[in-house]
Order: sequence, then C-alpha cells, then structure tokens
Amino acid sequence: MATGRTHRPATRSRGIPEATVARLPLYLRALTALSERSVPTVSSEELAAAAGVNSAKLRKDFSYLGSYGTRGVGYDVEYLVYQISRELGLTQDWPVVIVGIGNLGAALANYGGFASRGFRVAALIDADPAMTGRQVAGIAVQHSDDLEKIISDNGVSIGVITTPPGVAQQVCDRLVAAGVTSILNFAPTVLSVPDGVDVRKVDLSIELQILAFHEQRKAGEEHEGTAAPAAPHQEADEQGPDGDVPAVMPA
Amino acid sequence: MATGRTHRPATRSRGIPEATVARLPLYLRALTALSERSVPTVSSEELAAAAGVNSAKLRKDFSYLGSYGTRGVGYDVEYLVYQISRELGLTQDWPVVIVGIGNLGAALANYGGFASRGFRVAALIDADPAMTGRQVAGIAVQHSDDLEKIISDNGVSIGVITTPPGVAQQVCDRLVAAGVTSILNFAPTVLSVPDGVDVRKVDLSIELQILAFHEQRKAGEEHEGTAAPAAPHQEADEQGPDGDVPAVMPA
DNA sequence: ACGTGTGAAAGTTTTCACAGCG
DNA sequence: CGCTGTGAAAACTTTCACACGT
Repeated sequence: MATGRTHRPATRSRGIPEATVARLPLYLRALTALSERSVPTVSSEELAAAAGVNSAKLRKDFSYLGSYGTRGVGYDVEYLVYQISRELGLTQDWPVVIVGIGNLGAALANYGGFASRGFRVAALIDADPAMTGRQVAGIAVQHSDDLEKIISDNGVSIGVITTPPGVAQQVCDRLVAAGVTSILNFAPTVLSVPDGVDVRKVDLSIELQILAFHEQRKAGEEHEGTAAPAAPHQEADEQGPDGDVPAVMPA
Repeated sequence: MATGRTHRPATRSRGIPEATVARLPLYLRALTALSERSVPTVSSEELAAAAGVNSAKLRKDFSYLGSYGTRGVGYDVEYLVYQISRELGLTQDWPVVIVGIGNLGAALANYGGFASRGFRVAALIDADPAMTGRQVAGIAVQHSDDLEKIISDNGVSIGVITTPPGVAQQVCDRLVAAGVTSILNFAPTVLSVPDGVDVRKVDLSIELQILAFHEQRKAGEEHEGTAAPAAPHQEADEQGPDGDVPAVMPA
C-alpha cells in the first residue's frame, strides 16, 4: 500500500499506520465540532462516539501521535485539533486545481470542507471553450491549454480529476509533467503514474456495489440454525476495511 | 466491520472477506472493458494490472468465489463477469433514490456507472419547492414531503444522501422508517441507524487530507541516513486501507 | 477514582511460493 | 510448460485488559 521504498520496518516514531492516518480526518471533524461548541475537553469514549469508532481504537491511534491526553481527565480539544492538523499537514496552505468542471467538479468547487481545511481551490480547468471564463463557485474557469502554466504559477502539488474517464489518463500525465505529485481521481479509470506520485480514487459506483452485495445477503437470511427472533439481525457496522483499493501502477 | 452477527468464523463457503468484496467492483470494471474489446480470456497477471492490484491478491480473491479459471490458460472473461455480477447482486434491479439534488446529487443522477450496473435511479428528492418538477438527468425532481410514498411505491431499499449535513440525520431516519436498509452517505456526518441497516460514507475532503499527509512527508525527505540518490523516492502506492469517509455538500 | 497509554492476544489481510491441473 | 489455486508465513489492524499517572 503505501510508499514503496519508504518501507522501513517502522523505525518507530515516524511510522503512523495507514489505517490510523485514514481516521485522523474523522477525529479532526468531530473535534472541530466540539471546538465550535466551546467544549474544552473530551474523553476517548465521547470522542470515539462522535467519530463513529470505538474508544480503544481511538486511543491506540492517538498513541502513535504522542501522549496528548491527561489520565483521569481526557483530551484538550484545542490542543488535539492543532496536533492532528499539524500531523496531517493542514497547517499549511495547499493550492489545488480541479480539472473537469461538470456537475461533480462544480460540486467540489463549492464544497466548504476544502477551504476550512487548508485547501484552496487555486484554479478550475476545463477543456470546453464554452466553459472558459464562466464563474463557478466564484472562480473563473480556465482553459486546459493553460494547465501547465497554471500549475507552476500557483505552485500546485495536488490535482483533482473530475473529467470523463476517456481523458483522465492524459490529464493525469499533464498534471504530473507539470509538477503535481498527488492526485485525487474521480474518473472510473486506473491511472498510471511514475514513482513518487500518489493517487487516491473515489468511485461512486463501487460504494453502491458494496452496499448491493450486503443488501442481497439480507434478502436470503431466513436460515442460520435456530430461527432468528424478531429483527433481521445485522449491525450498522463501520465501513468495511479497505473501502477501496489501489490506483495506479508503474509508468 | 461488516454485518454483525454474520460473524460466523468463516464456515468456509459463504465467508467472502470484506477486503475482497471491496475489490470485486474493480475487477468487474476491468473485465467489462475487456469484454467490450471482445477479449476472450485473461491471465491473473493481466487482469491484475488492469485493475491495479497484484496478481496473488487477485487469485486469492477469486478463490473465495470458487474455481473459475483454467490452469495454464487463465479466466474466461464473460464467465467471470457473470459470476462476479451475481456475487455482488448486480444481476437484479436495484431502485435507488437520491435525496438532495444539488451539484453532487445531479452529478450522481447523471453518472453512467449506475445504470450500467443494475442500479436504477427511481427518484430524485429535494426539500426545496423550487426544485420540484425540474428535470435532472431526465428525471423530474419530487418534493421530500412524498418521500415515504416514493420509497414504498418503488420498493426502494437503497438510498443516497447528498443533502447538507444539518439535515442528513433526519433524512436518514425517514428513509429507514420508510423501509430503506442501505444508505450511501455523502454528508460529512456520522449517521445513527438501527441494527440491520448498512451505511457507507464517502467524504471528499477526507481523501484530500490523506493526500496532504503524504504530500507533506515528501517535502521533508532529505534525510534517511545515506543521502538518497536522484529521485525523491516513494512509490505510487495502492490506496491506503480504509479508503474513505464522508463528504457532501450543497443542497 | 478515573481515563489514558500500551503490551499482548486475536483477528484480518497480504504476500510468498509451489503443488498440481490442463 | 504455464498459470491457477492455495496452504503457510508475514504483515497489519483491531480488541482486550490493566498498569500507571494525575
């Protein structure tokens, strides 16, 4: 999964498990909400409930960051918000470009969760000349001919691809050539990128297919030895493990 | 993570690991592409490359479904497409409702990946009277007052929430009360649901935060004992474990 | 007292490596 | 001979349960 070479056997310290990293944004969101309500401290139990995980997992996660809690008391909300933000790299400004301004690109451009987390939409790019100059979320759409210049002028290192699948790879190649080293891909395609570039993908239909799988199981459920009582058991589990899979591969 | 009780220690046969389930849609997509190019068979190596995973993992995944390959040859594309579709429950029709028709809801309604996988957008629902009757992706938006009736008339068991976070829980409660048992949540909120209901969430900003974490590591990388050679090592790794979490946005 | 921090156990997922079938 | 299918090992994650600091 993660960083290829960076495969040092967890020299302790610098080794925060990927599973933990993936949950930090969750904790951060819950903490931010508490902070807005001026709650000064939280116990692992309370915070875990707010984030939708169990408390042992949360404490273990935090233990990788350091000892930021107080025994017998809990965690200082503001302090934790800061520590997690710093760990995630959100205390700095991340200019981001979104390529492909259809409904999804527009939805992302308007999404408040970005700005509030250190992400700044530096530019919106689309290949359709008819889109050029149009305002979306208060930002003028620029033509893809200028992609390279936009990336370098703004020092962009993170790109979001919301184009149709057919052009995703070429957009990706141009982004990478222009200096982007992290890509969030919404196009249903496996992107190839050189070493040193991270790709994460979000696939709307995959999530739905996973739900269908479980939904199907519920239908055929009248079995399992002793007849089950009332409710059609099952729990409202946490999200499956992975949640997705890879992206990418060698150039 | 997944279905609570279904916790039988893998009585063999019916126990497909969650991690495997999460990858089946990936294989299905790659296989569908091959099918369209009329490729008759694939080796685990080729298919794995197309799906962005490694071949050992793919073979292990398929082994949970049964022995669908031919040694020395590979897998029959059409046959595998069918087997995986069936396993995922995509050979049946899944009517879906989308609640909250903002940019994101509209993007989902227009997304081709649904229709082609057995999902049918049965209705678009929004609380804004101004939206009622408007056509989105060829479907007339209906008012949320009629939510319950829409669900039961169409036999909907899967709901997609793309509302602002503030109303997500109440929308969720109404969906569940009306009979929905699987929910895909794009609102950045932790939803509470009774046992028997599955929730999966997709969070756009969380993915970006995970990228920022890795991006930050790349910056401070000139160390590690012996001076690293040329390239700023790192790999183009597969997606981290989890994968995601919530998101959302406008109404 | 109370709740954090953490070793150790349990469970899950990935990778290895090769036996065996076509 | 090539490639699948799979036990067994390794790696990773989660859960337990309790010692320890405040």
